[in-house]
Amino acid sequence: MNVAEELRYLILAIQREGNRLLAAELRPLGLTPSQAEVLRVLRDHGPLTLSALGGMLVCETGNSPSRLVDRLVTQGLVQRDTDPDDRRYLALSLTAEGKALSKRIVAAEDALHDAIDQLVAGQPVDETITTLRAVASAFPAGQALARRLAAQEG
Amino acid sequence: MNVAEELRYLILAIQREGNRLLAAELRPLGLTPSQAEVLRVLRDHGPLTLSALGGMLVCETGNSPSRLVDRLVTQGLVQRDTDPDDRRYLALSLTAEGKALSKRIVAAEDALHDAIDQLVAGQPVDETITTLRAVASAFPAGQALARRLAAQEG
DNA sequence: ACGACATATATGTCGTGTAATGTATCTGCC
DNA sequence: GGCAGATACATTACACGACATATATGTCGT
Repeated sequence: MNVAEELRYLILAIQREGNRLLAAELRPLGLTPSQAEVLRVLRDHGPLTLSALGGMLVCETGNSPSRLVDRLVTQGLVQRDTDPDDRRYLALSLTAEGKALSKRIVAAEDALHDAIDQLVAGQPVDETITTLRAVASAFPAGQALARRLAAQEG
Repeated sequence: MNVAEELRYLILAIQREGNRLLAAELRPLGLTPSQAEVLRVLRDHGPLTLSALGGMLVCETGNSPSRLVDRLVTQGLVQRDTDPDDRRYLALSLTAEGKALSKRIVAAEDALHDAIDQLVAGQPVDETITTLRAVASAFPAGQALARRLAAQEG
């Protein structure tokens, strides 16, 4: 097995297991990891159109996350308004309940992040991030992440 | 955004995009990445029971991949026999057609691996693999990978 | 005003990924 | 032998994730 193949499977394995851990943390909140990501993005980056939201999500790359948002609207966590000036656009924002839940999401994510910190303790983390950034930057999903980081600084 | 969180999103982004690329390479073969992994494992590690197969898959962690195997049997790529000594066990193996397809799977994977090699060229790849191995080894999916590597050497 | 085109979102379909539950088969104990 | 429990696999239910297609709305040229 060559380097690229091992990298591919390592990343697959880590992504799966990390997602399972996060899903377990989020289950008491009635949320999936993807739903939590939507709430986090809406909380941090204000009202967004559906496509702008999609551009900031790492999950659900390329698609309009209509159905993802649907479930959050049904749960009363996201408010979906139509832009009166151009009725094609949506204005997605958190409801009060959504804002309250996003605090608990941060706590759940922190639990996962603590676990990750433990696992990478003593490893060459900086070099790892450098490599992964180089790979991710070649793709839309990586650019979505960069977009979020940039918006966070500004 | 702290280190653990960026790592999490980088890995999510890379996994998604890598899967999309591989899916595109495999589409002409009428296979998904998960199905291709099953065929590769069966080709390399002989006849397996369903749970032994599951123990070597990085995709579909934790479950018995009944459905996954079902489709491959329907497509005539995998043969599913019952162990006569203990009728609970399956004996899964490739058909002639499955063996033929697995050659083309290797070619599709090589295309992805070449792309990965290009992307990580000049990056600290060894350190990256070290870190990712440390993380993966803590989980069943990572151990599945280790199992495959070990079986390949022996 | 009308129609061709473009854009934003919605919907249909397929194949996972995960957890929970159900069924068939074997093993051990009496 | 017969029953309790264990083991291997199957099935179900829900939510994605990706792709293709459809619908609604707006824009522009005429």
